[in-house]
Amino acid sequence: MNAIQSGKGFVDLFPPQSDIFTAIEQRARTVFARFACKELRTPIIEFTELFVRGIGDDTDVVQKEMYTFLDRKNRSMTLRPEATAGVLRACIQHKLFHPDAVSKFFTIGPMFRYERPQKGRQRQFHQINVEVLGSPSYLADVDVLFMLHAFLSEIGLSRLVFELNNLGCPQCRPAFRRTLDDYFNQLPQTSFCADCQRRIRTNPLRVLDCKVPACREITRDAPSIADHVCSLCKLHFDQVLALLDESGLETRLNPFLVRGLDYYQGTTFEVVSTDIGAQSSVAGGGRYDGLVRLLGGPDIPGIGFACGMERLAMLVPGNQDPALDAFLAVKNEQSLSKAVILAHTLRTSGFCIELPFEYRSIKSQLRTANKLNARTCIILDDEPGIYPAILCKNMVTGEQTHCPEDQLSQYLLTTSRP
RNA sequence: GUGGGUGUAGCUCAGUAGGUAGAGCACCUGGUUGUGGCCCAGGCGGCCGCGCGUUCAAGUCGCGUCAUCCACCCCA
Repeated sequence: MNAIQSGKGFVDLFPPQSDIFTAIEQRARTVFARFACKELRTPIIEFTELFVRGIGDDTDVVQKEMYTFLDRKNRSMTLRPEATAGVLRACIQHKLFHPDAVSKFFTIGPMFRYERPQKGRQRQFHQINVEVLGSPSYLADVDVLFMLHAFLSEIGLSRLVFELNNLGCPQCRPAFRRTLDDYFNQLPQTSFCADCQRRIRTNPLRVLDCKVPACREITRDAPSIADHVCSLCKLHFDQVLALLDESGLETRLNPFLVRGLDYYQGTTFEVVSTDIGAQSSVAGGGRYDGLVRLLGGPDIPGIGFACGMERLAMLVPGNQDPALDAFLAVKNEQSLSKAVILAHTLRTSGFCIELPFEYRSIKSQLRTANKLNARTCIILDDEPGIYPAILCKNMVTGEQTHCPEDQLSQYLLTTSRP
């Protein structure tokens, strides 16, 4: 029989990597709680239509990256490629919007995109998502950025760059798009790199982001989006920038910051790192004021972000295995069953205990205790005539003392805990 | 979807002009140490990704295939 492997781009998480993920999730929950942001858990499978409508029919995600299949009743279902659409669907379906209040939700879980794997990119990956619904105010933009910043700081990441851009609204963006088209089309096609000749048609904003020197030369004088947004958009964004500046949160304007999901507008942002390869963005998000309505809900504005857990995990330092309170060793095979019961008792009292299931030499058991970083080794010796039968060895100092069974908890508390 | 790199013990990798395989770490056992950590000795463990071809003979050459990594694209 040949063994079955996991699918391409689907990875198994082992310790200590899995511990890092758990730690990141815990931090997220505590930080978001301070912002009165509540956790939401939505299905990972939704009707395909939800994503087509939400993300945009002609985006790369919808066009070529979705895990879509027919269920047993021939309905088109899709493994979620992002979280926002599902969260909004849930809010609309259950009428979670309060007319005059702001709702804040976060979700943590797996997302799926059919892409070629590379560093920082898998087919199943995990995101922490925040959605703030109900306020058009620039204060919401700033507060969301604060939330993201607080979370990233909490997990120990400080050397990150916050990039901001203003994408404009449905009123002013088309005009800029036309201006940009006109600018590019007046230039000879051959002056662009091969990729950009294609981008001009598919996604002109991306041309501005091209790294090829020749293209950079051209785009230096290209129209900037900042000069083409309407006065309302400009005011909103300026207020965001002013408040961020006042708060001391450092940001960098990136007029070339483009997001690949259609629903973004107005304030958009990305957090990038130079330490994790080509897929450098660890978090991204922005405002999506028309989206709730587009999905069949009331006309409610929203703003949110997503963090890629795998990319965060590459940046946070791994922490050590938590030490064992005690390893339970036995001097003869007969004591093994007594050891299991004693271990259970001690664990019930809250201690972390490990013990062998097969008998081995005491030397071997102590080696294991040492390897597991046990603070204490409790040695059971039930040999008739020997009393007392329990020995506690401090694995740091090497000291060894007899200890009556009913005083073990006390011993572990006073001696073993740092 | 398009490039390029890599596939030899659980892990990281060596492997010389083609002659059926090695190291370090890990694991197990033993010695020394009051019973662990250091050190020493031994042991377990390899259809050399898979298939076909060239050859008396292939881990080593050729073709194909699969997997994986990195990059493009795109995004978290």
